[in-house]
Amino acid sequence: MPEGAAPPPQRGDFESALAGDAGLELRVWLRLLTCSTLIERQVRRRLRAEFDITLPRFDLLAQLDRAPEGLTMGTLSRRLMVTNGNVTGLIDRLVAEGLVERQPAPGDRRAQLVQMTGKGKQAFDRMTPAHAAWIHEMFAGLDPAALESLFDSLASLKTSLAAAER
Amino acid sequence: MPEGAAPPPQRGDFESALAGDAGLELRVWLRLLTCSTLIERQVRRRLRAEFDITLPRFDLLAQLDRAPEGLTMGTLSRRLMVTNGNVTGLIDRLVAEGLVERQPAPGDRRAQLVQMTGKGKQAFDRMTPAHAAWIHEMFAGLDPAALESLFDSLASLKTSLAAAER
DNA sequence: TCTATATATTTTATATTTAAACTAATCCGA
DNA sequence: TCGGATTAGTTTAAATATAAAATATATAGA
Repeated sequence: MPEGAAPPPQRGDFESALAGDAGLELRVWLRLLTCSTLIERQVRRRLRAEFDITLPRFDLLAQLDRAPEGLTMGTLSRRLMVTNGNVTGLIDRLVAEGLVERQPAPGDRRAQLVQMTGKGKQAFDRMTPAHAAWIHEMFAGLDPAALESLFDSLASLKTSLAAAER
Repeated sequence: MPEGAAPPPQRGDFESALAGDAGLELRVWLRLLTCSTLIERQVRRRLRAEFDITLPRFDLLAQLDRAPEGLTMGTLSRRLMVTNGNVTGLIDRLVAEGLVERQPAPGDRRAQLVQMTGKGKQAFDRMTPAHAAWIHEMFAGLDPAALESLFDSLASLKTSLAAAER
């Protein structure tokens, strides 16, 4: 190996291969995606290791936890920002596990109301403090001002994205 | 319906069901996830509509575009932050489409070098200006200062996340 | 009322994704 | 040089996800 030096350790990341002159917007997007993926990956891993549950199921329970009166399939689909068909499958599995139940929605025979069961609520309540602690740990490097600033920047971005959807 | 008023239009979003007293860190995370999902969804939709390609395939081509000498499966896996098995399947399909090719990596008989084919490069070069324009459009509501600020905040977050990985 | 259109959900087919087990090749220390 | 540990990649099974078509119900207007 005439070059001599060992190859540098490989960073793993969407930005890694991006040349310096790329548009700032693109770089922001890739950095955002990197952060999002890193957090998801941690949370997914720990949910599995400590509670033997998947991230999509946890996310679904989290939505139901905030709506004791139940949510329709369509509302779940919008809140989770996934397709209807995706929610159908997810709910099927959660029903099979006994964590969730379906009922006919009053006043609309097309719709279903989904609620957590007692077992589901109990399971979720065990997870949520751990989940909050993980997030806290991952954000530990940001002081309150930086956190606020990020919160506000993301609000602007969210607005911009909503506008771009037409 | 004694209550009278029609239900408000339903926002679709991870934050929607979150009570006001939740930790700021959690709120930042959910907002970040919302932004990330919204951008991904747009890009996915438009890649399919205009170029008949999926987002994961585009992402993979984007990595290869920056490495004309080729990348190994493992490097691709790290850059895209997905599992090895995921990359295997993705590359299998891209090879079948003729957009990418595998070669033995010099000096290591375990490894494969993956490169774009001429056809792949040609296809990618048609997509990339459109892709950049979509991102530009989605970020149009942020002025340069806000963009810089977001870029810096995300750098801090990325650092914090890396530290939390141990 | 009839009918066209819209809404809520499921179904289908296919693609993506993870986690874990497995194979093969490399590396490294005694 | 041997043998264990590591690394590169594939395979497998199951879950997740999309997009598009299909079904059932609701709503609105002529």
